[in-house]
Amino acid sequence: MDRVRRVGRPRDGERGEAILDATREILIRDGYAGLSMEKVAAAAGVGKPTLYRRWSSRSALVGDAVLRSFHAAVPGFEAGTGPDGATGRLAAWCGAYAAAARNATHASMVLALTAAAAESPHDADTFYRHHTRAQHQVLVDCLKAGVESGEVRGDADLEAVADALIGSVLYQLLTRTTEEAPVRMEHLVGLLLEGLRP
Amino acid sequence: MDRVRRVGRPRDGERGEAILDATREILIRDGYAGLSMEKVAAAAGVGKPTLYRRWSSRSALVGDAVLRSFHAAVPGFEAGTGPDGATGRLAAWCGAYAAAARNATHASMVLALTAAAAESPHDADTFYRHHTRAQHQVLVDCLKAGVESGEVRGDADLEAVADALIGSVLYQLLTRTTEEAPVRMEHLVGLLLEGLRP
Amino acid sequence: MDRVRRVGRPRDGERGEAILDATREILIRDGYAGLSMEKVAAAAGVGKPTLYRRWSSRSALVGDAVLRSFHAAVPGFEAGTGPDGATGRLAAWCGAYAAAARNATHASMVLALTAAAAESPHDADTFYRHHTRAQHQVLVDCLKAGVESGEVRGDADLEAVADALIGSVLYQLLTRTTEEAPVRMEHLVGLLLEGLRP
Amino acid sequence: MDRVRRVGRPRDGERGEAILDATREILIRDGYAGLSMEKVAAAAGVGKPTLYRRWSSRSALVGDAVLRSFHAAVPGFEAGTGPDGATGRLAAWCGAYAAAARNATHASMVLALTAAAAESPHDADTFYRHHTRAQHQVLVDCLKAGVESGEVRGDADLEAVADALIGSVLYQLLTRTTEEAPVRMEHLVGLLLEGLRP
DNA sequence: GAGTAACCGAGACGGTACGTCATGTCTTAAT
DNA sequence: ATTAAGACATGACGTACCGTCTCGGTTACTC
Repeated sequence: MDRVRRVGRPRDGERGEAILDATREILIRDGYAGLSMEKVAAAAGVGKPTLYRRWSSRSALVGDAVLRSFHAAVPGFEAGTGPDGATGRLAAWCGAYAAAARNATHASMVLALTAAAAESPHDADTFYRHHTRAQHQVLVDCLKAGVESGEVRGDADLEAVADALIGSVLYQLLTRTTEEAPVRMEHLVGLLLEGLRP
Repeated sequence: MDRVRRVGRPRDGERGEAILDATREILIRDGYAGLSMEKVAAAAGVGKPTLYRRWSSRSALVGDAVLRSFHAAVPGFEAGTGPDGATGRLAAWCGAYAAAARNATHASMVLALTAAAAESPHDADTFYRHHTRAQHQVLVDCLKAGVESGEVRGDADLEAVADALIGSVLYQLLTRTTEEAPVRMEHLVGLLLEGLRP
Repeated sequence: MDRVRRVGRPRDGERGEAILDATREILIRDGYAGLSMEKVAAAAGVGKPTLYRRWSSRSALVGDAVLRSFHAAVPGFEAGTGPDGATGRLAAWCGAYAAAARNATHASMVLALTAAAAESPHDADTFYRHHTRAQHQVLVDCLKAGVESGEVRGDADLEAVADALIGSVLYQLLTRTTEEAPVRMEHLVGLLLEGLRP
Repeated sequence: MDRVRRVGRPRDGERGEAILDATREILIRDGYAGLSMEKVAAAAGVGKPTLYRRWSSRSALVGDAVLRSFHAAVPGFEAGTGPDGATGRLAAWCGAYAAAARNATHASMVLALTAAAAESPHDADTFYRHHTRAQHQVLVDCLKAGVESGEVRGDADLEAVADALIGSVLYQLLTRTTEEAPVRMEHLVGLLLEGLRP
């Protein structure tokens, strides 16, 4: 049996939720630069050691808080859901993503995640392997389905397309207020699918 | 004359260079998170007030240091230089950009700039208006030349293409060590130009 | 049976000894300032609640640990043991005390007890009533015997003499490394007995 | 010239006074155990680094605060002041000292100094060499004058007498509330001078 | 030349936050 | 009921930087 002998008082799961909620709240209000472990602890009604017992650093905490809320908000397309066809599915995904980026709350989250990743390459790698890669994969899977249905040609670098789509949203978010982002993303998807036609 | 009446000792231009050099050095060694105004002052042999007299914040200093070195390194294509044709020029630009991203020094710089932008949306806006936009414009101009030469169709959203190209490099840099970035960028340019064909 | 009905697991007497031993060991190694309940619990292989169930505070634990070892080490003169005469007995006691103070282990103990007493006047009072007073009394009893044997005059304040002898050792211990303490104590005893002569 | 070239902003002398005053105030109110660097900084309206810039530890700060106020309060007998004769001078000194010990404020100070010394033997040594030794010397000088005037015999260990007098007060202070201390000290001085008679 | 005003380095200042440690209490599973 | 383990809120630790300020001193314009 691989059951671990658990001694001592077990961790209180509610603390974790309270901490993540407080983290998101502060991120929205003050941004990544304005978030300190001290503020999070105070807002969550929790001691600092409880924070450090569960997350090793500010960037790890922020990454976890942001990516968990993303997982809940953008679960990806289950097979058989969403529009049919690679074109439609990609456009839907990008539209949703771009719309989310226009939402101030989500934009704060993405900026915070970007700051955390840019500040700590080590944590960035963890984020990517555990979380971001899954989003990336949703796009690649859409495109693979497009290859099978004959919408997309088979010799294309689908990874490169996914990078371009995600990177485009990220870049717009970092540099400009992105009112026209959804329209622009639609254009981009159109262009890329044109180029991908068999 | 509208010249401003300047009294007192003028600023020493060499201090500025020493400070920017020290900033870049620390950025490469310790990253954005490991850069403090104190360290910069000590490394540049300069007092803290001299720093604050010239740059209002850490992110402003870092942005200035990074973008000045970019201006020196990637001056953009002057008319009549570089390869002919939109295809060739874009591919050359992206190849150079992707290669730069593989260089550890340049990668540090881009990460630092990204961290500064993500941390301080206000400074991010300044960076974009004063500096980044120029890079963006180089790509758009390439594409416009392509429109005139008939390589690119006239109704395309060229801004969206530029965003996708720059964003793709940025995203790869933030999430993964990017050995295959140049190849991937070449594919991406190919795809987009295919989609942009009149 | 009239045995008291004790429910639940009874206390393990060996724990107490292990805790007191660990306390003394840490006191010798790290001093009073370096002793924490956490360290004691870890060194004794005991949980913190076990400590607090038995001693109410750090100073109470330290006082108990130190004074128990003193009781074992300096049991006082039983009637009919030790040298004869007030002079000899006092000199013997003071010599032993001063010699103990030169021993690094005992010195650590006295310093720890002093720190505990100075830090917590309340515990200090407990120490005195339960323990220290007994040592004091040994000296007073010596002197009283001296009064009866005619070595010491009857109208003297014997308490004051005991205070002076004990305080002298304590003061030397607190302020200086006390190589010459035994010789000095001998002189002091001589002087006081001279002054106490009927 | 041994004048030091002082660069940078000089220290503000008033801060030091404010810190020492706050230290004494907290010592009186909360005792040594209840004094934290954080409280002192807050009470003095000063940042913590300012504390650590000037005193290396809590015990160093407390020792300095207590001993400075002692220097101000008990300057010792200048030649030609105070009562005449070793007997009178010693009795006067001891009476003043014992009376001070009955004062709650002074008692707090002595207890704090004792706790600091017992906790940190290293600082204790500094205290003794810089400050306490001077008090000790006052007594020894009284006795030396007594030798010259013929009140005290020449072969006595005067250091031992001073230790006994100071130690006696200290011990009473640590172990008991000392209402009868002045009377007791008078007796003790009497006894010792009797023993010291040529 | 003599002012004088802005510059310069050094570094003290009041703060904020860091990440760690210890406090004393509480919870859980095991004895 | 007591135990060891260990999570918990609290709060202090000593350090690093923040951005501002105050020094003594320098430098280059203006009068």
